[in-house]
Amino acid sequence: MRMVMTGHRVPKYEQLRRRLLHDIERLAPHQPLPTERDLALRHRVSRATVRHALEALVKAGAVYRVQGAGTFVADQIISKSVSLTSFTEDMAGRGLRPGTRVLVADLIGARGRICQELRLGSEDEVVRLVRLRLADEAPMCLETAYLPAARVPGLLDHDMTGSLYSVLDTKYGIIPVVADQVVEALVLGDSDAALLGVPPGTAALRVRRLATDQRGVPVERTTTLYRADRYDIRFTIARQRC
Amino acid sequence: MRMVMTGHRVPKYEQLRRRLLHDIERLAPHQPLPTERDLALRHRVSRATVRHALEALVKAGAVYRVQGAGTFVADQIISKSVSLTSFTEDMAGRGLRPGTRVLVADLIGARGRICQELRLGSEDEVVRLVRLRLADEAPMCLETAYLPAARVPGLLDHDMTGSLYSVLDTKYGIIPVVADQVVEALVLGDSDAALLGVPPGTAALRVRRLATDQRGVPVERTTTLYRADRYDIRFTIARQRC
DNA sequence: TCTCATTCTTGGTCCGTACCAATATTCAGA
DNA sequence: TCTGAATATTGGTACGGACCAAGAATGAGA
Repeated sequence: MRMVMTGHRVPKYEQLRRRLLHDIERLAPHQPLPTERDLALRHRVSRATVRHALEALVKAGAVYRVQGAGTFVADQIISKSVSLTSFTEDMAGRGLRPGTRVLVADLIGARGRICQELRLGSEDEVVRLVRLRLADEAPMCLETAYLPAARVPGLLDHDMTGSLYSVLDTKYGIIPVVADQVVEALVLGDSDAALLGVPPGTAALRVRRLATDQRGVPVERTTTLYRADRYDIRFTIARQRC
Repeated sequence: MRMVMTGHRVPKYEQLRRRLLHDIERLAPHQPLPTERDLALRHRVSRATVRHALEALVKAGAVYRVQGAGTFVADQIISKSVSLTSFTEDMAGRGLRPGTRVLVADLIGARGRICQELRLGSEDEVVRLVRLRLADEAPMCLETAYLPAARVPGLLDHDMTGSLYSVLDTKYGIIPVVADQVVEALVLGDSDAALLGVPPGTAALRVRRLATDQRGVPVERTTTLYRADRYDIRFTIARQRC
């Protein structure tokens, strides 16, 4: 018996980060935070811990630092990088009620690109899952997911109308942590348009995603077709040094 | 006279990062790196410095760490987050030769959304720059950029067929560091299609970008219409903790 | 041979100190 | 009053030490 029981001890720098984020919210942009040495004294921690907390805030885009001058509240806390989320989480974030109609749920042989991207042999099988995802009752996107059957035995016995990621986590301990995405635009064909409830010839966003676990092992290959009139992708990018 | 003369002293952790990245390239995925204490001894630095270097590599997706086990080479070094780049840099990265046809370059009054997003008053003026960008001689996208005229006096006197970001940097000391982007799909109208050299009714990617400098002050508002048959957007996303 | 508790290894957190580099401030001199 | 050098402040880098927590390896016992 292996108890996970993650004690979830919260480190000091994380506690400090939250407190600072809370303080920041009632500060105007470009206003200076206390100096690092100040914060260390005030919160009874070392300067290293303060820097650790601030680094997280800088990464999140909440503050910016200027050497010799100080640390300041950033202009726009709104800016958030896209994170790897399930459709269910994504819709919740947009304030929409998610729904699902399962169109296909079966086991097939791995072939071609799918086989290659999931690093499977030609003998291996994959779970195929085609679902029409709804937002506030109306079609939002058409999702086709492939997963290595060996890693998710009995997946199709579970309820597939909810969050796939939730099932992967609770039933199999699989947590996708990173994903490569390719975003394209295309014009919908007749059948896809019909399923999505829009006229043929309408535009759509196609997102191809290959999600992997912490080890870098592929766990999910999904292609999603979003209605262009209902969906967009927002993210913040930064200039790369070097 | 204020000499910038950035001595560009390279910190130890940065030197170490480069050396490690070099070593990693000849290692297979999932192979372990030496332990942090090992690396510290071997390179005659403190463990803190080693961790600083490794953190950068983790952030770049080159390695991953497992507490209690070690640090390992990540599976796919290819995966790179999209970074804020100019069209010129973007095309260079894809191995294409960039070109430009300037369609409009003028000074107009700020109005509506542009005015609001660039945080300008209704009296202020903006530089408008509409350019057809080519890749290997063929149209790739249609770019419409707006910049606060006050921050870039005499911009239109410069050559606008090259990289705008390069001019901003060298002539005005402006370096956009972060940008919020919104990506949508749409069907091209007749005039845009004609400019891009594709049949009307074709799909396109529309990217709206608001770029800001380090202070969080907006410096550039651009809408770009990409040919869907020649362009896609690739990026890596990670699961957000908390 | 297998299981499970123990021990070891490894990354994660935290402290205190010291000095460097860029910016802001002060103040003497023109 | 203004200019420019000297000084103080602030974030950036670096060290060394200590202990914690999670995974890996070991070894005793069933």
